[in-house]
Amino acid sequence: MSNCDLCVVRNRAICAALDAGELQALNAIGRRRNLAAGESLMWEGEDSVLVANVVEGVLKLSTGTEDGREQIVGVVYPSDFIGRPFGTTTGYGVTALTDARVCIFGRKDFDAFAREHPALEHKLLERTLGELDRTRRWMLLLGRKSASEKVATFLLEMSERLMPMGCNDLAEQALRALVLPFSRQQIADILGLTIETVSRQFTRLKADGVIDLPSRREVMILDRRALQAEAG
Amino acid sequence: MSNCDLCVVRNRAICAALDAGELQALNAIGRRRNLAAGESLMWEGEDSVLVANVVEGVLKLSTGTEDGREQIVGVVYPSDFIGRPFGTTTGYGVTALTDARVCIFGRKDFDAFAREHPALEHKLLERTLGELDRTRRWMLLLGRKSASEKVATFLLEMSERLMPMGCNDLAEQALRALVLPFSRQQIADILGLTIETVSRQFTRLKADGVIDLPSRREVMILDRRALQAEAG
DNA sequence: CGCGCAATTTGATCCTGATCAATGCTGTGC
DNA sequence: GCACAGCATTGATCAGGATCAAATTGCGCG
Repeated sequence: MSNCDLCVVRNRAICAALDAGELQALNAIGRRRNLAAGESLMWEGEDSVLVANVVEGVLKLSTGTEDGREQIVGVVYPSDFIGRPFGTTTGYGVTALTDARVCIFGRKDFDAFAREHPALEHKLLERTLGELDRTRRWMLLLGRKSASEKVATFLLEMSERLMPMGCNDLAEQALRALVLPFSRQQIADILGLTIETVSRQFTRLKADGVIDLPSRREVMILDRRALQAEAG
Repeated sequence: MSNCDLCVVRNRAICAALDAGELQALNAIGRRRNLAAGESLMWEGEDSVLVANVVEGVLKLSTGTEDGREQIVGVVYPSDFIGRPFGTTTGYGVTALTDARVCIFGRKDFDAFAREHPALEHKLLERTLGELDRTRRWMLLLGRKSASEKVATFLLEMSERLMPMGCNDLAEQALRALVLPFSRQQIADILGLTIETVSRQFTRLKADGVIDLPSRREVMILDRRALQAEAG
């Protein structure tokens, strides 16, 4: 029996394009892997040997300069696809931010399988187009927004992305604290800021009564309207 | 007879995935359109009604904020694909920077055609993955690089992108002046800087003997090594 | 050829966010 | 319950790039 039958992302990941038999064939060339928070799955500039689906957890995609500056270029969640199919090198590192579970494939095996399953390639195309749109929108933030706009935009984006699915109850949303999977440094690396600037913006938003900060990793949005105004 | 037989991008655009008969079918649902420099093909936030291939010319993809700040999120050249297939809205405006010729399709027509031609979807997937890689690399520049690093990186990127193809002769490259398809303001919008900062960086590089500026739109790279060092 | 406009360059000043430095908090292991 | 390590906050100062303001250049056009 294939693991896939029980897989929580079976119907949301690109695997949703496949029927039971095809899924079994894909399963045969892949395997599960657990990652501890902080562990890396691939490194920037490395040959593209693996691709993967995220089953559980949150991972970052990041690039850096020689002298150690880092920019997080993407964050992936369960059902998202990782890696560079049909290419020789991986342009960014992939590191788990929380403990994570992924379903990995040899890149060449996956390429060959995908080329024989157009429905799978189609799902991957839709996902990639969506990711490109999201990434381009983020460029406006990096290139043109001020620190306060960046932080406000970030919090709003997080409140959408981290909402456990099926939880669309607004009252509940209002009460729930976001639990960020990021340290302050990582938030800075997402926004193109320093840790100090991020910290100061958080403190200011709290003082203004826009958010509350119950603990280091939690944020409660008290005044969404104000955040939206500040996000520009 | 189909226009496509004479098309200069026939073998480089996604059309290369199709045989003569398929190409004729695709041609039947598309048409050529000429754009004058400055003319827009689509607008940010608009319904996704069109997609297109670039036949000739250079176009920018851009987003902006309410208050008029702009960020160029992509630049497309002949054989590149434009627009958002399989989606409802276009996330950015598309505007010709030079006079241009494009081959446009109704988005829904194109979607339907693509779904029936996996080889075309595959080409589109490869192109989209490549574009995503390029875009992510640009995020490092926007988020983490200084003005001088940004300008140096830009000039190097341009010297690669604008090289007419088949012209790999290094001696010739060294002598040739790049003719930028961008105004200073557009360069600023690509790099997330102001026009004044871009101008000052250009002036400084010229004073340092790294580049020469024969005219407003031309740049000669005199010391590629120095530029590479500065690009970080 | 010279006029007029827009793009670019140059200059002076300001301000946001970076940097440097110190202090405070929190969760962990003993 | 306490000490320690790693994060995070807070404070003081600095600097890179933005902003505001002029001068200059180049170019299309009569």
